[in-house]
Amino acid sequence: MAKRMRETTEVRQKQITEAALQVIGQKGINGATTVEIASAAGISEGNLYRHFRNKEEIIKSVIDKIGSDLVAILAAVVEVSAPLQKLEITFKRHLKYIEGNVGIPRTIFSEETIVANENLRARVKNTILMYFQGIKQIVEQGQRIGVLDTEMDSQAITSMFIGTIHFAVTWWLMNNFSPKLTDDAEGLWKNFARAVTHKD
Amino acid sequence: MAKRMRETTEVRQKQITEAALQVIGQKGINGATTVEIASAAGISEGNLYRHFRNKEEIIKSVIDKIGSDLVAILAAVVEVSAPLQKLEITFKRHLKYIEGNVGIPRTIFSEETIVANENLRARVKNTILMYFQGIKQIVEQGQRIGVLDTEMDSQAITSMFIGTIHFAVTWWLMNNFSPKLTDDAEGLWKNFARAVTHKD
DNA sequence: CTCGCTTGCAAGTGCGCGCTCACTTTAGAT
DNA sequence: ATCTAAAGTGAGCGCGCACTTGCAAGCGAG
Repeated sequence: MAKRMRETTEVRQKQITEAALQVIGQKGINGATTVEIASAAGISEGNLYRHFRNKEEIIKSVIDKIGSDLVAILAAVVEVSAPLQKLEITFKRHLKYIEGNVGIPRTIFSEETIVANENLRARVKNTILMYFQGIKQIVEQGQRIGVLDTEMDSQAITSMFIGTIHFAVTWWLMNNFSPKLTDDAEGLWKNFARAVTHKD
Repeated sequence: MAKRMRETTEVRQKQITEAALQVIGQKGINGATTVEIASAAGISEGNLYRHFRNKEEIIKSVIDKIGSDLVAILAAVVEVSAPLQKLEITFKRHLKYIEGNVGIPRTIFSEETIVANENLRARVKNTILMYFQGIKQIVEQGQRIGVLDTEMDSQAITSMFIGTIHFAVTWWLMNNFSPKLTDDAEGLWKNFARAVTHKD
């Protein structure tokens, strides 16, 4: 055994959360057993329970991390003035972010997490809703200045935005991460932009 | 115990497949244990294994049932001449079909099924691909006669078609089936249609 | 230095899962 | 009526899981 390195709970929680996200990315939510997570975090299984009350708390922590990452993605474009460019940057950054963290879609869209556990589902729902509304605001801004089609429902455009990403990711996951997600980003974006920009 | 009703393997396989789909709809793939499936099918757990070699075969059977249902949905519109109307009917029927069979999205888009098991993933992938290409053909037909935007990639339009449905379903699942999925169908379709029809 | 609190670990414990097995019941063929 | 193959059963097995426990060791406060 390597030398014991004593760390504070705060540090360990962060390590465990990141380890969990990584394991979920590799093996799915089911594959993310407490043994696997502990091993990925470089600590013993028992030690997990010093820093988290149970596995559910670990998953909650993962969801919260994802939420704050998404907030950061949205926040990064507030300075950009053109709404369409905001959307483009967000679109591509979202795909890039997911490509680097496969665990994210596997957590957020895991039926298992969602169906089985009321608390986790509520958390995921809030995270998605928050992101959805962030996008929707940009869309409405775009409609106000006449760049985006004003005859379309902002809700519908937002659904299409996320839906397009969502399905692209799903397909990418199902094809063992090939081709690269970001390789498709440009084409996907161009087509989406054409679909929702003003037509008259 | 109720009276023992002896049935042929063929009948039982069908019953078990439908029971499995129903249980998955209620409790997710993880909740669909052999005990639950057997109970929903009204037979003993041991008897499951008279008709299927193992649980994986049951899930395979479920996937195949979904595949043939989707084929039926696509086949139902071959007689319709207008491509846009074909898409509209398929769109609405797809949502209606899912609303009546929650187990379908939970099977098809279950990360667990997909990640963990190579065979199942291949099967699901083929099913989605088959459906995708069915839609894509209609889209290309629509582009050929100039109803759908010819400057957009048919692949992208198809992705948007399925992505829109996919996300709507995901959101509906996360909100405990409210509001009714088919209530949104009209609005979703109208916006999608505006997005992809010809603009010049 | 040593006390006390927290971090760390290895070896459990109990439980639910997929699956098996020894045996019984059923129904059609002879 | 009798025989046989298949359908049906429920007890139970082994395994992997989340989680616990008893004890060792690090570290700051006095």
